[in-house]
Amino acid sequence: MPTRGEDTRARIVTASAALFARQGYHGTGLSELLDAVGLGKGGLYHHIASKEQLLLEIMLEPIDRVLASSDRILAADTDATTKLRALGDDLGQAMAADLSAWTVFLREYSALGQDGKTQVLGRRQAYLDRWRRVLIDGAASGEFRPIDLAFVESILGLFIYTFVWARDDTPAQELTNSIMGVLMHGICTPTRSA
Amino acid sequence: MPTRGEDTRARIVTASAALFARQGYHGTGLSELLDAVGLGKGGLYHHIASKEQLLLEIMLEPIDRVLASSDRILAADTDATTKLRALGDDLGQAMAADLSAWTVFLREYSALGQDGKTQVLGRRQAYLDRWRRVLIDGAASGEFRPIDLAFVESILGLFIYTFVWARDDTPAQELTNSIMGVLMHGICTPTRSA
DNA sequence: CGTACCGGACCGACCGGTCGGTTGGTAGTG
DNA sequence: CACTACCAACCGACCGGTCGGTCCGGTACG
Repeated sequence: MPTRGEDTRARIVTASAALFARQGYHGTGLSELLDAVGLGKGGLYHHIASKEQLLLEIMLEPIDRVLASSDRILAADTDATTKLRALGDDLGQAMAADLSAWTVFLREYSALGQDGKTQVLGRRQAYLDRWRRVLIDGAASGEFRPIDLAFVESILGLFIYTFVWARDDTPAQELTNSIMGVLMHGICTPTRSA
Repeated sequence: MPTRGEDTRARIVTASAALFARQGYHGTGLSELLDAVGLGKGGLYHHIASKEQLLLEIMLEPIDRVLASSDRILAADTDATTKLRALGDDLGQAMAADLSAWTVFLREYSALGQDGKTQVLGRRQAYLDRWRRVLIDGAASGEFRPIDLAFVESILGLFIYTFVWARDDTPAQELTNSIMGVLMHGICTPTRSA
């Protein structure tokens, strides 16, 4: 029973994300993909358009996920401090759930074609805009110190890099706490940060 | 006059760092290197042992630089707060000075052989130990809140990712200030952070 | 029977690396 | 000084292998 339908496609995406994360996109040959998925070339190319399109798909999936959940967080009727915390927790959780894809997201941007770069860049900007908004709102309400907004660019790196390099035995929640601990203290006004 | 001596070798390292940063290690062919350096294959391989050894050299150079300067900073007779600030400034300066090599450092770890991975990992650990030490000393002297030491793993990512993704027109000092601003507030005890 | 699915022979381009050979500058010798 | 010996620097044809991708002939399920 050769697992029909979308099932196969999901297997392809998962397996190649793992391979790309471990060996890099250009460092992973078709033949390795084939072995990992258990298909021949024809079978693989029945499901995907090209190796590069596959890479793009891998990179868009995780960023789209946090993009969606960040919208939900922003929409809630809570103060900026709570939202900031939620944004961080959500990001940590997303990375732990799909570390391979995030690793690829961190490392393989340059392997994308011009088209893919534009798309990824757009999503990235959109996501960082969510953080920016919370930072601005929090500063306006007095919850946060006036933060240099350039710092927002750093947040993604702060998370991705940490998760990618963490020993696998460290629980995701612990990493997130460690990061958010410094972040909250660094951003909130002294009276609130205690 | 065909530029003799070590000169050529330096040109090779610089040029390939730039190429690897832009297109990735596996994404850069020998022929592109050849064009960039202005050599034939034989000429190139007269100077280097292999493409991979070249990659290792590119990645070791920047980390060795900050490793050395961090030793000087640690040796100084100053308080932990000053050292932390100095560590950050030095790192930012190093990255701005050699952004291509740092970009490769961020992205191409997986392209290294087992041997190279070990070397890079060792340097990375050694460098992070410098930060760890300052954090511990500062906590002991009461300058810093007791920080989760796992956070140290995040610091490199905080810097590299920011510098690699920054629009080129942002001055390095500004990026460093933005990062260190949050970092110092996040780490120092409230009475000192104001 | 149609059609979704798949294997594998096959393609040209390009990969990193080797090798035999040329060249131009320099040091040694009488 | 002339002459030789030597060698770092360099070239580019060439190597076997692998790359991503195409295509065609099945096969088996609905």
